[in-house]
Amino acid sequence: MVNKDEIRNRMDHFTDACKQAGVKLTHQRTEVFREVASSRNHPDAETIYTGVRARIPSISLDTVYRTLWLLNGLGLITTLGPYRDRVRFDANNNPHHHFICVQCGMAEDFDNGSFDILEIPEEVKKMGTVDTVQVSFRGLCLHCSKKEKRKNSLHI
Amino acid sequence: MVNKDEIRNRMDHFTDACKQAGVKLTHQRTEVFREVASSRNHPDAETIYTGVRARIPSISLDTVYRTLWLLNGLGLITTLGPYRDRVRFDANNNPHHHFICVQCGMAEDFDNGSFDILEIPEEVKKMGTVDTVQVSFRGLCLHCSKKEKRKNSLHI
DNA sequence: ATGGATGCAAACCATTTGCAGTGTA
DNA sequence: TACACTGCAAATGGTTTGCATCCAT
Repeated sequence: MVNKDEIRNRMDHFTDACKQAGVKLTHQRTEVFREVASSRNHPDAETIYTGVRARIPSISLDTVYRTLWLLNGLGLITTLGPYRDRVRFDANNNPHHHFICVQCGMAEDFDNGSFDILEIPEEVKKMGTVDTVQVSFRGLCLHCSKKEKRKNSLHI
Repeated sequence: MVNKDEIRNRMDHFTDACKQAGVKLTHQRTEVFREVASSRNHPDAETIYTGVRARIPSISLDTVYRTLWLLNGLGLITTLGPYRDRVRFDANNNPHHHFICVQCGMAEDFDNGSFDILEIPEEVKKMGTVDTVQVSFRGLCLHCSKKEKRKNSLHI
C-alpha cells in the first residue's frame, strides 16, 4: 500500500546499505525487505513470512527473523513499541510520557502538561475513539550511548 | 519510589474497583497491585513476582500473570507499548505517529508536521540522546469500539 | 457453603540457536 | 574457493491453561 516510487526508493537505500555494511545481498534478504517496505500496517514476522513465501516458497521462518533483526541493526527498519520480549506494566494512570531506549528497552516516565493536551487531528478521530495521548522520545539512554561510543572508537 | 500518599491513594482505588467489579479481594491480588503501584520503572511480570514473593513466598508466577491481566482489564494498570505478543516491524523511517488500539493492538500511521518538531524537555535530555519523537493516541479502534458497545448493551 | 481464586505442572507459541549444506562475492 | 548465509530441527523462555484444592464472601 506504499506507492511504487517510495518502494523503489527504499529498495535502493537497502542495496546501498548492505554494500556499505559488507553484508551479502541475497534473494531472501531482498524479498524480506521488500515485504516490509511495501506494507503500511506494521506486519509481524509470521505475516512477512507468509508474504515472502509467495515468491520464495523455500524460505524459512528463522531466516525471516534473522533478516529482520539484521535490517533493524542496519537502521533500515524499526520495531514498534518500546521493546520486544516481555510485557511491562504501569500503574501510573495519570497522563505521562516516556523516554525509551531503543537499545535496551529502558523506559522512563516524565510529566509534561503541554503534551497532555495535544490536539487530536481529524485524521486520527476517524480511526477510533482516543483515550490518552503519549509522547515518546526514542533514542539511547546514557548507559547505552556510552557503550555505543566505546564500540565506535574501536572501529577507527 | 512513589510517595506514600500516592500509593495509599492507588490502593484505595484498587479496593473500590474490585468491590465494584465483584472481584474477590485476595491477599495475592492486593500485594501484586501494591508492587506495581509502588514502582516507577515499568516492571515485567518476573520482577513483580520476585518483589511480591518477599511478602508471599508461596505465590506462583501464573497467579501474578492472571492478576496483572485482571488489573489491566479493570483499568487499574496498563501495559507499556502497543501490544504484548509479537514484535511488529516498520520500514517507514520518515517521522510519523500512531493511533493504537489498546484492545486488539492495531497500529495505524499518520503524519503530522507539528508533532515532528515537539521540543525536547530539559528533563528528557538528561535521560539520554533523542533520535525521534513519536506521538501515540491510544484508544479503541472502530472495530473494537463497536464490539465494546455491543457488550455494554447486554449488561443493562 | 460454594463458586471464584490459587498453585502446580504441563502445554503453548513466538523467537532463537547449533549445525551441516548452500550460494554469494 | 572461502566464508557468510540458509534451512532444518531442536531448544529456549515468556506466558497460558487444565485441574484439584483452597478460601473470601
